[in-house]
Amino acid sequence: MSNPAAERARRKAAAEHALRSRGLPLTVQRRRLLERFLGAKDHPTAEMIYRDVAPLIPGLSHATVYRTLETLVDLGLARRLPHPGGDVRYDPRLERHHHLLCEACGAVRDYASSRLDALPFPDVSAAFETLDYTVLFRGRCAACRTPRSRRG
Amino acid sequence: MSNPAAERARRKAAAEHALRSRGLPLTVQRRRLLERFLGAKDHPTAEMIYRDVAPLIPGLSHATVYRTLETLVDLGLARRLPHPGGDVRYDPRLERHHHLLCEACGAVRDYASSRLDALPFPDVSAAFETLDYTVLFRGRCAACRTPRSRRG
DNA sequence: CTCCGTGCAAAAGGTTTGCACTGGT
DNA sequence: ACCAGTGCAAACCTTTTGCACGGAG
Repeated sequence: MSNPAAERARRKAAAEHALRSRGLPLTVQRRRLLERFLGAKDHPTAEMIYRDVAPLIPGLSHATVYRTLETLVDLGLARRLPHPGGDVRYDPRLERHHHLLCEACGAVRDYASSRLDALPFPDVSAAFETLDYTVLFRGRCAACRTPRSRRG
Repeated sequence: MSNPAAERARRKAAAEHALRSRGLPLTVQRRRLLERFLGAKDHPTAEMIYRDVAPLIPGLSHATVYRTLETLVDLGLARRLPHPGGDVRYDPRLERHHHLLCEACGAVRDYASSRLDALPFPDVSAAFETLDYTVLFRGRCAACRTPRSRRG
């Protein structure tokens, strides 16, 4: 059930259906971007996606990548990831899950825990309508703890 | 113990001591910025702080605000707050606590819960050194749920 | 007196927008 | 054909940087 290729194909089909059902054209740009983004575990910025997709589409514009990612957020196919940095990161995973954030390099890794998935919602119902939550652990990843190849 | 004015004074004294003990001068700019920032509950951006402090200091430069905030982070007196937006938000509260994030307007409110303060650290010790964590609830604040005065 | 901080202005990113044109459907 | 998407370039916003001056210790 967690076959990565099958999972990616399923997500892509779902995304293409969501676009079509709203009358939004499936362009080459969107197809390539979906292939890069859906199933990604690197919580990419728009720029990271642009770098990876641009070689496949001559003349690709930054604006297209930014606009497409926001479209995916609007359609509920992606989410902006909470991150301490000054750029926007996107997460294709919609199910509840958690994150390990390296304070040295900014990398984000997913962390699964059924116990953390079962926390109570906040008891402030009138003041705030809670939709979901994520637990964010901050610390240092293995690469940044290693003296060699330190990054700052 | 939770007297806001006393708490703010205590934090300010601690911050001034931290600066002095490192040989960093306590300028007028830093004093005013600390008064605005320490004890703040609005998780401000650098620009928000600039707007509030600039009227008190003729000629204040944006650069000073950005540099001072990063200095506070380096000294461990402030933290960058995880946020889905494209700007950096700062949090003067260092103790473990949690947040309610409005997806409509981006506002962040603190949320205290002793139960949430006692979650287990992730079981990946070799791959990631965890220092702390925060639970981020996403949803809609009261203001953004009210039809009138909607903001987006 | 010695650093470090500050202001200024320019530069560097990251992100958004207006417009003419292309391309899905 | 129609309507949305795209590329391009400019604009915009946030953040960083180099340098000369001024102020804290």
